[in-house]
Amino acid sequence: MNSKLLRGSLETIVIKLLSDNAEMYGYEITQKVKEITSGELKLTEGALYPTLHKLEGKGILSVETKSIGNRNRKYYSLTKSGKKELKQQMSDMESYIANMILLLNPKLD
Amino acid sequence: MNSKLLRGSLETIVIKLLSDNAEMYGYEITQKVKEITSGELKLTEGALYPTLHKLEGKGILSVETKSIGNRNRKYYSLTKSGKKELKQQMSDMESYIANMILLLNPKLD
DNA sequence: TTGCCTTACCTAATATTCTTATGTATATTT
DNA sequence: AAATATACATAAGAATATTAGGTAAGGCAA
Repeated sequence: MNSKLLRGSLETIVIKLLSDNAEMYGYEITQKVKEITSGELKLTEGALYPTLHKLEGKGILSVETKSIGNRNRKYYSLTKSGKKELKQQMSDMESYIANMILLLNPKLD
Repeated sequence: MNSKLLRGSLETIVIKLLSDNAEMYGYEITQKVKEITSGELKLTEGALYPTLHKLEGKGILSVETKSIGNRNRKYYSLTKSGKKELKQQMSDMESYIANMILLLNPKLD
């Protein structure tokens, strides 16, 4: 169903969404991606949560746990170093897409 | 140097080049990619050759060994099944790029 | 003619990233 | 009451790539 679609861009997606939104929690990220892509792209939790932990460990994200009623959400936001990382990853993604367009000449509606 | 750039698209690149060229050998593919992307993208042989063997094993490519002087080249070409595979992979790549554009809003010159 | 770079193939060990399969627990809808 | 949605998490395995090696022939320059 989800055919080889993430291609190493999960980190970039997370960082970009957090640059647009100030703070988000994991589940919210999965829903946002589904919404933006009209359900075409679904993040698996098995990929997302380890990535969030990794980015936190690297100092790219910071976390704050909030209690909503009886539940806990972990809100992530971009650190200063995360904003630098965003620039780098966006630039990588842009040249990747540019190269794919050169090589594959795909139809982009 | 080569920052996370292939992203699962090596197969698609190989198949697309072979749909444009009728037959190519491995080393030629590495040079063609370097040429088209102005040196930005370099296929590593450790990735390319196993992929060629895998695609051959799946019946997507066929091989013919040719002797050039004292050397051997292995020329690959797309099979009928390979042409079907091309359509599928191009379609996957197109929706991947479309989704990345939606999610990341990248600058594409 | 020796040494270096290019051409041309290859594999093995390791790293990275993802899917699939679970598990826990609360909240909401049917 | 049961099923679905929300919300977090980890572990085993697959897929894909990098890095690092190896073999050998061809061409070119010192």
